[in-house]
Amino acid sequence: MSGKQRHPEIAFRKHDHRRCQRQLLSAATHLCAERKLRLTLRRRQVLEILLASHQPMGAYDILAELNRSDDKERVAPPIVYRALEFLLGEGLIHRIESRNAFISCIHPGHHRGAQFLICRDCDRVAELESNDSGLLAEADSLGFAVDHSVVEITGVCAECQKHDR
Amino acid sequence: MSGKQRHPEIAFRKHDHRRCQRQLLSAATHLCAERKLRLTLRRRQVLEILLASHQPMGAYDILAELNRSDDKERVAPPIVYRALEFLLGEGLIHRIESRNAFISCIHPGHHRGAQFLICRDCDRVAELESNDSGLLAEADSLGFAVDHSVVEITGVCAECQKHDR
DNA sequence: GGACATAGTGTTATATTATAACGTATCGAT
DNA sequence: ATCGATACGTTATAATATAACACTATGTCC
Ligand SMILES: [Zn+2]
Ligand SMILES: [Zn+2]
Ligand SMILES: [Zn+2]
Ligand SMILES: [Zn+2]
Repeated sequence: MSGKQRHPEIAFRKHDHRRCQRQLLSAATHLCAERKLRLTLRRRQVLEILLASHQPMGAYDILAELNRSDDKERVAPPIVYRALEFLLGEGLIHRIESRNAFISCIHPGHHRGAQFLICRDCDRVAELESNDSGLLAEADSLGFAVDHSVVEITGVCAECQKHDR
Repeated sequence: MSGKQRHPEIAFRKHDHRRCQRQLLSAATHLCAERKLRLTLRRRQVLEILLASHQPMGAYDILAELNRSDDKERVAPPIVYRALEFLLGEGLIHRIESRNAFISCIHPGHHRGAQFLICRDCDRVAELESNDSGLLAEADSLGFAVDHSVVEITGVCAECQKHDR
């Protein structure tokens, strides 16, 4: 894994995405090797489709992409959902609940506590890593044992604010 | 609206829910009157179904409840979704994105910034009112104009922790 | 009161998202 | 090679949500 720090707003900025993509796929490969998990053809294909952009994609968009190739091979929904389940479980992708969509994680393996800023104009999504400590403390004070947290902030990104009226 | 302060963990505690229900329906009625909005039959029915408990319900659960009565009247999905849309818009209910479900708001009219603790054992949901200030500040520092925030924490509530193994 | 505009409802059909169930293939270990 | 476990392929269907359009109630102007 390279030492390059990935800034949260990466999805909102121009960057060398080819490189970004390569790094993330390589990180996923190493992570699976370390954990003795199989990054099989379908899992890798789905991950690569998501890594092609920082956009969230619906399961059926991914399916369409898988089936786009001229080859005769046609794949059905369960294939995609199973691959997504695996990738989610290993922290390689995230699910955007408010969009029924999936997005590649920019900090693969960091399971906990991602937060998302979702632009409703351009649909880009920034993945943050704040620590929510206030909220988690409140949950704790109610004796609530936290498993998983979903934080999705919808709004308009800086760039879209310039363009819009 | 009565002066009684509604504690966030209300859904996790025994309380006089009959009273709770009456207060919330009355608050909704007044709020609609003030805003010159019509709390029509369907809207009120859907709200009442949600107010019957502090549980989140799926749109089709609500539909089934509407159609449960012995009467011949059968209602179709769009009726429910339209009522839900209205109630969401006025801040009388919330949508739990991670469950595709809807729940009555315990602070009707307070549009902004609800957070939810969702017990995966008993499915009860506590509505908090933390202020997320850290996260919102971070969004702001990225020039992101926040519209709406979804915060849903899944875990196990205090009571279910006792019962579970 | 009647004519009109608007908002809400009823109904049918269909789109979109997700999973159940079950048989087959592949992998890794003995 | 055999075996158990994991992943894949396939069919069917469940669960969630919306499009489209006709009809009805409500309020407003005259
Ligand atoms: Zn990139
Ligand atoms: Zn944008
Ligand atoms: Zn109550
Ligand atoms: Zn519980």
